[in-house]
Amino acid sequence: MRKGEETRTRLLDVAEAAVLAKGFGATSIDELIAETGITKSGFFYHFRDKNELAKALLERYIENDERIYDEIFSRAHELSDDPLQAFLLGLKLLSELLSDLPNGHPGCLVATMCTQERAFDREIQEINRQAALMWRRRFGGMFRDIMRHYRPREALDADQLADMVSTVIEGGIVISKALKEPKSLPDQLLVFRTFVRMLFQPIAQA
Amino acid sequence: MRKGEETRTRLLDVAEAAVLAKGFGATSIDELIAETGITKSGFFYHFRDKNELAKALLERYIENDERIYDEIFSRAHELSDDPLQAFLLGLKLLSELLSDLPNGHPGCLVATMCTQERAFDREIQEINRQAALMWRRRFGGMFRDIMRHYRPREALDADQLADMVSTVIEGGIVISKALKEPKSLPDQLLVFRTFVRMLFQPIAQA
DNA sequence: CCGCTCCTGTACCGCCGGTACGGTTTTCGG
DNA sequence: CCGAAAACCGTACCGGCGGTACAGGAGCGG
Repeated sequence: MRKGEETRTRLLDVAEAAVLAKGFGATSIDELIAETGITKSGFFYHFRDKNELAKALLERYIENDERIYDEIFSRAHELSDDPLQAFLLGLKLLSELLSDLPNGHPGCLVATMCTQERAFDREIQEINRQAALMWRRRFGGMFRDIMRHYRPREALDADQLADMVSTVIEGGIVISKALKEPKSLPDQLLVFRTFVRMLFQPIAQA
Repeated sequence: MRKGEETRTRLLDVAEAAVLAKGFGATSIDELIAETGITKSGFFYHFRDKNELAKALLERYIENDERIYDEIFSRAHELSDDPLQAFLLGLKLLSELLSDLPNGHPGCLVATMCTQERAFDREIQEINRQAALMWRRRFGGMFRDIMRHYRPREALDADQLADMVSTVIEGGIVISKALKEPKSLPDQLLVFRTFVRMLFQPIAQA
């Protein structure tokens, strides 16, 4: 029982790295079981088929993603009571965290699953959609909180601003990978941060 | 000669739609030749292997992409001599163009190739990188032009701003697909447009 | 009529995802 | 410590897919 979980986790670890590096289709089961030190029967004991592996992979990835966001932004809110300052600090912390990844961001499984790889079944698409909606709720809440304290220089929708966070991260990952410049992603986040700061900065009185 | 080109083009058309819909790995050669009305031998007459198909697909996609940007922004520069206004107009035109796609943006092959799908060979990765660099040059030039006429409210690097255009587009495509909301992508572009306008807006004198 | 482009047809290979199923070891609660 | 469930192993097999190897043919310009 305990052992089962452990093997499953190891399988998922190996699979996640391979999928992010080469894509889902290019990752063979034979390859995964070889590296995990398991047999094919063992694999199919844990996962009904490859699609279920994808599902488990995605769910675990999203969970971990949420955990990281929770940590960073709760940390930021500890450091500042002001919602705007806390958000800006969170972006900064996130950017720094991304800068410290030596080989750049390994890639987002949500993007992997939705941008590519077979017509994944409805279930996975729905998980993906829920993930994007969670991001929207998370950051949307922050922006609404900020808007209660600051008057934006331009009228912008809180949900659209929230989506912009996800957009910059997902797009930054793509551009960073295409350019082979790991620094691009954290840089893009900081540019976005500047935009947000500018948006809510009180207009200077002459 | 003429006939060969025509068949090749038809193959690429079919392949592009399939790849953007299901991913490269999930698109089988058998499927492509069935829809094109050609035999397997015929396919391998045009392309040495699947990787060469990917290369041709990508090159054609990027060419077309550049053509669209050329059209939109040359159009915008006809309508306004001011570099800032022309750029803002271009973003607006682009956003409208994206809004008019009934099923949303079909996906970007650059993202498809770099985010996923097998360890594509160096050649394809290099094509991808060049595409991203072209985008940077294109938009970077526009931002530098703008900066000669307008003083930005915050000091931001022109190349990073240029990358932000690509980032928002690529990220917007991902988020739009994940959310299954085609409108997200054009909306995100407009939010970015607002940021750019705000960045270069002269500070109002009280 | 030659030769080139642009294919068709057939046969075959190895990898991969997946199924089936019987057997074996490991683990843990009672 | 025992028994049952959990967690595998081994083997054999299937069809689909990417890819190879040729042999040959239709159509067309020179």
